[in-house]
Amino acid sequence: MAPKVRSVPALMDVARRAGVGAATVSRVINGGQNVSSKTMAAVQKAIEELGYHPNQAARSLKGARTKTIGLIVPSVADHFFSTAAAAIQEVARAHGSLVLLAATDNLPAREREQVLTLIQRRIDGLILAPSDGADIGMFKHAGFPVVCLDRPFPHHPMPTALGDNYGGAKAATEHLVRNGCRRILCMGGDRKLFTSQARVRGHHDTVQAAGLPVLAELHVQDYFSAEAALRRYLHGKDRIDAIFSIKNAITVNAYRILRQSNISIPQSIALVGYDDFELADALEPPICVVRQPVADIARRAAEMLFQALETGKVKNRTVTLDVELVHRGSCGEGSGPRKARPR
Amino acid sequence: MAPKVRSVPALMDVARRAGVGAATVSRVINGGQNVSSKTMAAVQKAIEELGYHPNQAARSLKGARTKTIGLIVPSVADHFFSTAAAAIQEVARAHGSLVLLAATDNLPAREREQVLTLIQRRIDGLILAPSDGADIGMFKHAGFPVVCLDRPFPHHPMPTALGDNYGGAKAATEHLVRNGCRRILCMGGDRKLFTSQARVRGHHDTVQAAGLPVLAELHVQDYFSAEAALRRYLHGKDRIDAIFSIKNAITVNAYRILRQSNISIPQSIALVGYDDFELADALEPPICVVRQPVADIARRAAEMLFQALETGKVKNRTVTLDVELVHRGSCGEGSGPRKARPR
DNA sequence: TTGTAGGATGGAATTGATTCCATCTGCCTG
DNA sequence: CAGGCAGATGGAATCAATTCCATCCTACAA
Repeated sequence: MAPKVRSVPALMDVARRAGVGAATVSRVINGGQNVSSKTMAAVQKAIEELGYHPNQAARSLKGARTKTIGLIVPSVADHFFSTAAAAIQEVARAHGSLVLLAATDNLPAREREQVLTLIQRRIDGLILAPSDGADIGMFKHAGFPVVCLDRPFPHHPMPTALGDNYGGAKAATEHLVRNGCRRILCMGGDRKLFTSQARVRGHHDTVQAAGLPVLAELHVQDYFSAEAALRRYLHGKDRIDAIFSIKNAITVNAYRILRQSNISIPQSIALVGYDDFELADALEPPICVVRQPVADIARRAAEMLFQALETGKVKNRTVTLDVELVHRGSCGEGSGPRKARPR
Repeated sequence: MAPKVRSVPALMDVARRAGVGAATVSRVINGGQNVSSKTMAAVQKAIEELGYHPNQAARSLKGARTKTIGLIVPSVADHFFSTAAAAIQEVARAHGSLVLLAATDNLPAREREQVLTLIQRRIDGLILAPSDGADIGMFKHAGFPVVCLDRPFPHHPMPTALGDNYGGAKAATEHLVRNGCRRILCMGGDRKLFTSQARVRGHHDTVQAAGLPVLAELHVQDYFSAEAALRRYLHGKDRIDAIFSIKNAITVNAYRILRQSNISIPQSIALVGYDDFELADALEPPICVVRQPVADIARRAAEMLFQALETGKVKNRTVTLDVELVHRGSCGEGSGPRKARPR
């Protein structure tokens, strides 16, 4: 009979080759306490020769930890979440852990499916950007801590790290008001999203506090729907003098539409967006935005998770990080208080 | 003695509660062949009541598959790789697998470290964007197939999916030449990167074939070094009439510098970049770029991997996907063949 | 009525590492 | 020189699943 092809060597193979017991090999792998230097060398030689790598599956079967955390986000390609993923991956690496990546497309069903898959993987912990329909029930037998990223978990306290959406929207709106804008249109995307809601609230409250008219926010998805919807605000009696866009893709589209319609920024309409983007400062004019410390937010989330893992205690703390209003000129800065412009 | 707190129920717990053997529970979990519907129902009830989820670690200890693939990229936050990661994650999900994410920052040492970690995880396969110093030795006892993404593995045949870098650079340069450019500066980043080299070659060959002077390519890292280095090419006897930027970040910086120096695009200097970016069409003027089908490239890589997993055969095939030159006007299109401009 | 095919089921080995516990060997101390 | 102590080591149980194999039972055909 042909000798069995052992594709991957196991600990026992190392033990036999080195002429020692399994326990000794295990000791060598794990730092080598109470192992003579001679044995140590022999075992390491055998490990080298066989090309042995301990099987993590077997390890985590016995030990408690899998050294793996999960990361569930709506979209991996999204700039916010890929930046966050990079930061989280880095923190995980520093803690000797790996990251299992999963995407939901904001679908609660997909989210649930991914959570259940990760439960089977016995991950040590999870970082989750919950969908608005997230259901606490899926964690009933999870057995690991969860930290929320960018959004709180709906209807349930949970450790969370996010940016100050309300404050950011407030700052952006105040900036517009300070520069003389009186009729500000808030353009949003999905109104079910927590971040959208918080930003809209911050905007509304500020407009109201300034005694300005509160315009219903405009919800659009793509360029074309935005263009169609925005048209009536560009001229005539409904004409606005500023746009506060609560989301990146919309800011960019608003900019395109204004340019296309030959409406000058900020002279005719001021524009401020939420979330910074690569070329915001290279546009004509450069666009003011609320910048979120994305990597910091993600790092905080990851640190909260690993802290929970190390202490065994979960603190339902919400860490809200300050955002920064970046002045670039698209709101009429530097030209003194804005005067009412002729229509 | 207090009853032991069983944090997570195991298969045996389900078996006991349902009053059946372990093997039966296993059968139920795995599709339920040869299980009476009565037993089936009882087991499922027990599973439900206990909130049981099979332990993937134990599963993959016995079975061959971990249902996990690795993805190692230089940077997770990078637009190219996060888009690729999203596509790969999606293909993996369709195959019932999860993705373990790791980053190298283009450091061979880090790359090696991540590979070894993934070997311990007994991943089924790996998708890797190898660093230029990648060492085939680290896979000696890996025991899983590897597919390269975006770059071939240095000095070793390996299944690979990437864009046609040479062809893309050729198309971009030909476009410039067609539009009358005669002195084209190629701006690059890291000259060790395979993609950079291929693009530079494509550019050089095309310039030479057109009988134009071959300018030494300019290697820069950030905005300031680019500005300093570029200055001498903007005026005087070294003056160029076109820039071919082989990398996104550099394209953007070149655009900024030209604008800042009041050099009109494309009248004074034409500009074409490699890799499309979100606002390329919103700049003044919109910028021509070579667009890579990023998601397709990644999908192909993932599909090659899963095919290897299913058939057990690894084909060392290199899949080169066509890239697309996007005309936007930054190269003087539509104004007919370019004439020599007065200096 | 009986033989048997085949579905249903459980027992027990297996997988790879960890870890408790027992044993053994030197060497130091009284 | 004896008692011990500490370090070194191996045996075997354990973790949670899968799976081979044996057994049992029932229904159907001869």
